[in-house]
Amino acid sequence: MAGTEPSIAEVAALVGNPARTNVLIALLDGRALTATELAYAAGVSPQTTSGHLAKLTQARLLVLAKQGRHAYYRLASPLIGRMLEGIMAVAADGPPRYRPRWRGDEALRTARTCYDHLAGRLGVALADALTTREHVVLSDDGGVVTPAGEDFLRGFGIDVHMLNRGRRAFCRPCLDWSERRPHLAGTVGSALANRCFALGWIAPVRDTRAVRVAPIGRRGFAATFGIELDA
Amino acid sequence: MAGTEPSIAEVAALVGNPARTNVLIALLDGRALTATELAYAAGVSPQTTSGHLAKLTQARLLVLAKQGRHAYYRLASPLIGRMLEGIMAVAADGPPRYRPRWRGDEALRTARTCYDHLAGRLGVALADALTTREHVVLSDDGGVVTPAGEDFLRGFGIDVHMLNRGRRAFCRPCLDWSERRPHLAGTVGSALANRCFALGWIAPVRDTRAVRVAPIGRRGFAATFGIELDA
DNA sequence: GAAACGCTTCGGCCGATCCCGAAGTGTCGA
DNA sequence: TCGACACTTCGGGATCGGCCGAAGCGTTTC
Repeated sequence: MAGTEPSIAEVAALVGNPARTNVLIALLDGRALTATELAYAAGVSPQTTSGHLAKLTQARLLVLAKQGRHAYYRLASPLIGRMLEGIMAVAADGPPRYRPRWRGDEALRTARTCYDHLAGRLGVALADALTTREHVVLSDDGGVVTPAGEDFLRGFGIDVHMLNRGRRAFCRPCLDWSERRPHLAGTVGSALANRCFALGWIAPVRDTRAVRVAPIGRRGFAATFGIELDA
Repeated sequence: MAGTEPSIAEVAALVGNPARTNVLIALLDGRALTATELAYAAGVSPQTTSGHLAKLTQARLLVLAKQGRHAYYRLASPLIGRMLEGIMAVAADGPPRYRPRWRGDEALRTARTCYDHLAGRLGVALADALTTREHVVLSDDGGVVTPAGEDFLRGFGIDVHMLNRGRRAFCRPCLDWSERRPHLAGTVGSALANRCFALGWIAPVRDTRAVRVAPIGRRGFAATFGIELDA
C-alpha cells in the first residue's frame, strides 16, 4: 500500500507460475528464444505461452524483438537473472549455485541453425571470413556478393546465379543472439549451410537446433575460410 | 519437471501474494514479530494471516518460536532477505536499492515495550546494568532479586515485596529479538517499566510499540543505571 | 475456576487465473 | 495469389487460492 510494495508481490506472482518459471529459466543465459521454443520449454501450448510472454513483457521482465515472423524474447536486464538466482537459492536451500547454463547450451553457442542458415560462433565466423575478404558486403539490412565472392563460392560448390532470385532476400545479415553480431542469412546463407551439410562438414544434433562440426569439417573450415574452431 | 524447478515456482508463488509479501517485508530486518503484529502488517485478518504464516513456515521461509501464548515468527535465513532484495530490485527497476529497514525501525531497536516490560537496546542495557551489579541474577528461564537489588529498587521507587507474587513469573529473562540478548521480564520487569513511565523518563510512541526516551530520562538512566543512550 | 487473550482450524463464498480449442493477423516462400 | 508458418487474440471451462466468520485450543491473569 506504500507505492512500491504491491509491485513486489506482482513480480513474485509473475515468477510464481511453473510455465513462466520455465520460460525465465530457459532465458537465464541471456540468449533470445522464439515464442515457439519457449512454449516447448514452458511445457504448455503456444497460445498459453503467448499470454505468459505478454505478461512478462508488460512487466518489463522480458523484452521482445520481432524479426520476420519470429518473436524473440530475452531477459530485460541482468537484474532478472540475479533475482532468479536468489529465488533458486532459497528453493534449493542446499546448493546456492544453480546451473548457470542449459544442457547443450555450449553446443548451441558453437554452431546451430537459424531457420535455414548457420548461426552461433560458426555462423558469425563464416560471415566474418566472407566480409573481411570482401566476398560479401553486408549493410544494415541487406548485402551483395562481390565478383570475387562469386568466384570463391563457385569454387566451394555454390553457383550464386543458380540461387532463386525471387521475393526472398538474396543476401542479408541476421543478428546472432548468442554472439550479438550478424551472421549470413538469405538464399546465400541458406546455400552455404546446405553445402556444408552436403559436404559432411556439419551434422544436425537430434531434437535441437545445434549442429555438430565433424573432424573433416573442422579441417575444411580452417582451410577454406580460415576459421579455427576450438575443441 | 526436473526435480528442483517446481519448487522455484512454489517459492515465488509464496512471495507473490500481497499479504505474505507484507509479512516478509516486515521481517526483513531480522526481528521476530508475533502473529498479531504480522496480521496488522499484512493488512488481513489474524485467521488469514495464520494460514499464510503456516505456509511460509512449512516452506522454510520462516521459523516459529513459541513463547507463552505468543508465536514469534522470523526469517529462516539471510537467504530469504537476499531473495527479497533481488525481487525488490526488479520491481523498483529504477532505484535498485530499497529501504533496508522500516520506517521507525531504528526507534523500535532503541527502545520499545515487549508486552508490559522494556525491550530494545534500552531493555537489554537495563538488564545488563542490574545483572553486572548483581542486583538481579538471571538463569535460563528464571531469576531472583538479590538483597542488594531490593535496596536498589526501593531507592528507585519499587518495593519488590509489594509486587504480586501470584502465578505470574516474578523475575525472568526474555529473549530480545532485535538485540538477540535477554532483557528483564516478569513482574519486576513490568514494575521497572511502569516506574520509568511514571517518572516521565520514557513515553509511548503513537501506534507503535516504540517508546521515546525523554531528556530527563536520558540523564536519569545515566545517573541511576550507568546507561548511556546514543542520540 | 473464570475470563481474557493469542493463535489456530474449519467451512464456505468468491474472484482470479491458468489452460486449451478455435479463429484472426501478419510474414514468408513458391 | 495461395498455402504454410509463427504468433496472437478470443472464448469458455475448470481449478485454485485468498479471505473472513465462527469455533476450538492453550496460556495468562485475576
